Amino acid sequence: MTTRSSAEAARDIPEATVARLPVYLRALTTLAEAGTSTCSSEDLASAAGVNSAKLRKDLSYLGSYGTRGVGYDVDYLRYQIAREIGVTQDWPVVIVGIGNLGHALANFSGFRSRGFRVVALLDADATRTGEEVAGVRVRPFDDLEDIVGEHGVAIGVIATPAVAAQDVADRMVGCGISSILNFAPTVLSVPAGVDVRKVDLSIELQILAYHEQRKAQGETA
Amino acid sequence: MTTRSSAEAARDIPEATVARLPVYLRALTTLAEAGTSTCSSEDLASAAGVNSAKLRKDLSYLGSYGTRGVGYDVDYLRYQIAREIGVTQDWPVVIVGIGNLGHALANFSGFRSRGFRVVALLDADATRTGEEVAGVRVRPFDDLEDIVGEHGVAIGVIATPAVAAQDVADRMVGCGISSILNFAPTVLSVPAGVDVRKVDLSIELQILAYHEQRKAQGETA
DNA sequence: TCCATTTTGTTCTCTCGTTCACAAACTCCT
DNA sequence: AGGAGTTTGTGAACGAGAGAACAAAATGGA
Repeated sequence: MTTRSSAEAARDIPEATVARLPVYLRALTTLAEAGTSTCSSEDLASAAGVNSAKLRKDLSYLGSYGTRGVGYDVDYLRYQIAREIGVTQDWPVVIVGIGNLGHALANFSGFRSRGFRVVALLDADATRTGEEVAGVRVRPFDDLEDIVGEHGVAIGVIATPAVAAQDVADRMVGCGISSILNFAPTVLSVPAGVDVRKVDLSIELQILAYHEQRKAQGETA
Repeated sequence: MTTRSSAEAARDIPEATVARLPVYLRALTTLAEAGTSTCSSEDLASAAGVNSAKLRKDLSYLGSYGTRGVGYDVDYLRYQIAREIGVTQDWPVVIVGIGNLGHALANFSGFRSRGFRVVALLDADATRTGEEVAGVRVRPFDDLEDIVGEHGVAIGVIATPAVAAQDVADRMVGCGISSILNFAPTVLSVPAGVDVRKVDLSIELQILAYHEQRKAQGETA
């Protein structure tokens, strides 16, 4: 069950590598826009901010898309990574919670350009529904099930206050969403098989504060 | 140079542990607000969404703050973690780039409540300066050096478009900022000694898409 | 054609992080 | 006072990730 030998082998790519593939993809796009058609692992690695050995090892999990002595074809590699990640297809996304953050997310241009399409903005606050943000009308949260069913949404974004987040997640899971991006500062509990990724501003700041404090201590010690 | 035996020993806490301490801190705050005065590692671990053995090992890097057979005193542990992270002190922060995201960040309540204080909002766009966001006036980006010098700012937040981010980072580093939280979708290059943490919406979505695609493949295979 | 040069793909080693399992230490009940 | 029952703190085994180093494969010039 773990080994497949077909040409379309579903190799299991390490999680750390998966997290870097989008970075490589962006670096390749930048290179392509600058008119570069070929690059070495060294070039791409420095554009992505990683070690070149690590880059080559990461790419080797996808297959053997480079040419020894030459390097990588930018467009070809870009397509291969995009395909591996899944951004060659179209991913409908719902965003729940249209506060300041929800607005910022709805207006974020990186969505459309990378295979993600915001099919609905939802908010429990009835006074917000009807409002239009980034060309999409805000609808009541209770429309969630209809929208998910209609568009086949698999990815949900939670941008609500912390107290509402678990309820939203439960509803999302209940109607078939299996990947959640959570901006609310709460630990979500979801059944196995549902992926949750968390983006938490204050945690990031606190990590910086820790290191900052240590730097300061070193100076005065 | 690496070993210190004083009571105030600066143990080197693993990076993975540092990243979890803020999660524990938040879980403890929630417990305290619920009126809980004591908790076991099992309780806290489930509130934080981690394994209890990992939690105990993480806490053991800080010291021995629990009581065997009893558990941890919520308030005491909370203080110890806050002190270790450095959020018992006040951290002045500047935010550069007052677009949708900058607005959301400026309004984010988690700043103040956790020891971070937004001392300035800066934007290169002159038409935005003078505007007031979350009680702080938007000022021109060129005021950066003055503000950093005046308030002793060590942490900067970049919420500009990608093209501007590297320039902003250079200016920040130039005037003494040594920790940067970067929301722009770009790899920043900074000198050694400067910490950069990156928050990138579209990378997170792409990671989810990858796993989502694999789930779908498994079903149809 | 053959050799020097370049650059990839991969093996090996080392470090870091996670989890298990258990001794040490504390409480409570008899 | 002593033993049963909890719960922490940590040593040790295990697994994953990072980086060095090198063989394999391509190019280009003589």
